[in-house]
Amino acid sequence: MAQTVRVALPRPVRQLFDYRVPEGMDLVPGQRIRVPLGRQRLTALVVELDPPELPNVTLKDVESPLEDWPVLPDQTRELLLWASRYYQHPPGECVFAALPPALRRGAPAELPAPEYWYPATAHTDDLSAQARRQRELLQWLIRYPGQTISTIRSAGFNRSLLKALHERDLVRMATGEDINETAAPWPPAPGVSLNDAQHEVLSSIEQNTDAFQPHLLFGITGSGKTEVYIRHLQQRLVDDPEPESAQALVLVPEISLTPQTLARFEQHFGSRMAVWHSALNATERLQTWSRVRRGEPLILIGTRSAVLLPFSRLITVVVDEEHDSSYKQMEGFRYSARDLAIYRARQSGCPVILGSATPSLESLHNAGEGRFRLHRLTERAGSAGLPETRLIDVRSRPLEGGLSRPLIDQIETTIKAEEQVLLFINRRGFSPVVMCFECGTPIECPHCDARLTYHRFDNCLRCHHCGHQQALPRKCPECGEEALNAVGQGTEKTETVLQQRFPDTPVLRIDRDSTRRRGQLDEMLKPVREGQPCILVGTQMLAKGHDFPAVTLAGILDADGGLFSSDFRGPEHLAQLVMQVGGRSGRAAKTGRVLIQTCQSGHPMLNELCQGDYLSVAWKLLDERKAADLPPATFMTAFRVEGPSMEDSLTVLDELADKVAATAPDIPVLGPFPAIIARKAGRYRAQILLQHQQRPPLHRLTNQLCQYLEQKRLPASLRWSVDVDPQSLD
DNA sequence: AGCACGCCGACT
DNA sequence: GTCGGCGTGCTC
Ligand SMILES: [Zn+2]
Ligand SMILES: [Zn+2]
Repeated sequence: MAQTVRVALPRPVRQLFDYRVPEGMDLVPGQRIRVPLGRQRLTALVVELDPPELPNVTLKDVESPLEDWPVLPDQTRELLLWASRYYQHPPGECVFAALPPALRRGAPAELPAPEYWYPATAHTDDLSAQARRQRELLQWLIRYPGQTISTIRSAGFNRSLLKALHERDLVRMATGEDINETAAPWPPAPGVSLNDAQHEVLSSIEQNTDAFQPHLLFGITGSGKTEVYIRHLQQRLVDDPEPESAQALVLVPEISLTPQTLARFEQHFGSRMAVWHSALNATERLQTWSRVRRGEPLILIGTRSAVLLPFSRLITVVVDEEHDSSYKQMEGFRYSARDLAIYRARQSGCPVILGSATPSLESLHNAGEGRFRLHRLTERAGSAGLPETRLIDVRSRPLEGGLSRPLIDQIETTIKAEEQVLLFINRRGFSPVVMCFECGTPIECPHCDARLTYHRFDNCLRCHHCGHQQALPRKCPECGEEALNAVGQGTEKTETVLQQRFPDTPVLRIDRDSTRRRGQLDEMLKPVREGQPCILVGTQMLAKGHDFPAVTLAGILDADGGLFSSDFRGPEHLAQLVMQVGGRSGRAAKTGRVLIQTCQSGHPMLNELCQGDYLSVAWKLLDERKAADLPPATFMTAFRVEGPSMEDSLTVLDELADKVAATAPDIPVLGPFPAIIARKAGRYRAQILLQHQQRPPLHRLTNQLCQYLEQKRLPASLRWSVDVDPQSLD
């Protein structure tokens, strides 16, 4: 029996706390306990028994255990503590992020098992002709057995219909404990049929499934990655000696976890499927969490935070659209669900499949280094041919709302043919580079060959490499014309210009705000689905997850913003956008066209992109990153500060930069610089970037700086944060 | 994050 | 005199 315990507390402090265990109390790691802290009483989670003694600290007593079993299994707890160290986030916040809010507050973890409903008959003949809704519900349950009351409700039925069927003994209920017998279909439903390429990939993955092995599945849009995932999951279940305790995790981006996606998996795995996403209510969250914790043999499909669920025995992990930015948490505990998924697979000694039509350079780098195995699916099922992708050179062309004459003409032709148009603009603060629209030259730093970044905040150009700062020149240093302008300007007017030019065609602006509420986006996209001619204007986000079969023309208004972005991932994201757009438009009989506006029509990457070969473009971009010592060839950490004035924010970061220069002179510091969107909600934001070839020294330095900042206690008006492996540098 | 302690201004 | 503002510091 332990004398003392080390615990995580739900407090934003980068440390753990120790307590004395009273006589006769038996504690295990992962258990929740009640402890005193100062004058408060808190729910804590045990992370270590009998830790090394702390000098000069008198320990307080543990008050009481909340249950006599660990709410977090060993593997999940280890994952969270590792992530806490890796991402330099307070351990208590990481650990408690993995508990449903009710359990964080200390609610009992014993839960009534959820109730699952099954048909008690194979047909609907016994129902009277009048009972139309009951019949529909019964038919639905026959097709999708094993539903809970909440899934029944979300399918549009209600409790009284269910009760009526129950009274006639046409349906029956089972609790979680019986799930193994009732889990349908088992053995798995007849497999999806695979083509030769899919078979080859599958058998190559199956060669070595008893050990940890990451697989990168490069599959162009429409090549059937999902079928491979499904067959792989079936195979893993069939091969497992104990399928009744086997769990699997499928991560998907926020936007693509639709009822259709779920239905597709349910077709094959029935009630083994469970869902996890941000729209679940507290009860659903707690129930699903508990099912996972109880070790039910689930295949869990979910978004980012699903990777933190308390799985006890994972037999495989899938990360779909692995390049998707929504896998990285952008505030608080800034973890990458993709990277944690790989860590989990390593813990579980199982395979992990990362799939994408446009793999991240991080994953390609891992494949290139032999850490991931690369598989390809390059055949597009179905009839639609590859889209035709062309560049429009907009040098010395007048732009109207960011639109060139040739693009407007093409839009007109498309609308007249009763087809749809998709236009991509860059998001706010995306392209802070100043370029000459006469000769296409971006303004470069006089001291290095880096491009200067335009900061609207003070109307200055800065070099993020050497710190050089200058005013905006009047004339182009290259050709002398007064044609300098920030790239991507005028896109606020795109919508208005289009509306004036095409008054009879709906122009739909889709942005972050319009997706905020679920369903609202669906409503807006109604004319799109119905296939009536319309023009959609939106950011990169539009290219994710949605298929637009009636769209035959896609336009990228400002490729230069991506090419010359201050974020070194700009070109990668541009290449992904072009491929995703091409893959999603013109699915049906019509072949789509993609038009890219640029001042760099001779740019090798853009031209190669038009050939549709993502991998070959991506390998070249990766070489450029290596040559420039940028991730994934090196490692990066960002420190950000926000405060009531830019001066205050920069001062803190200056101090931090000095500290780096003093303690780790071999680690280069970029910045401090005002953030591209320098002012947000009346607060001024700035950042520095630290970079190094090796992770351990950078990690040590990051850790020192965090400790320094934490014990320094900045005034409450200043807030700082650290971002390990930052994914967006704006 | 809480929550106390502490040290100055305007209220009964 | 003392109620209460929130700046600073600590929590095993
Ligand atoms: Zn420079
Ligand atoms: Zn010029």
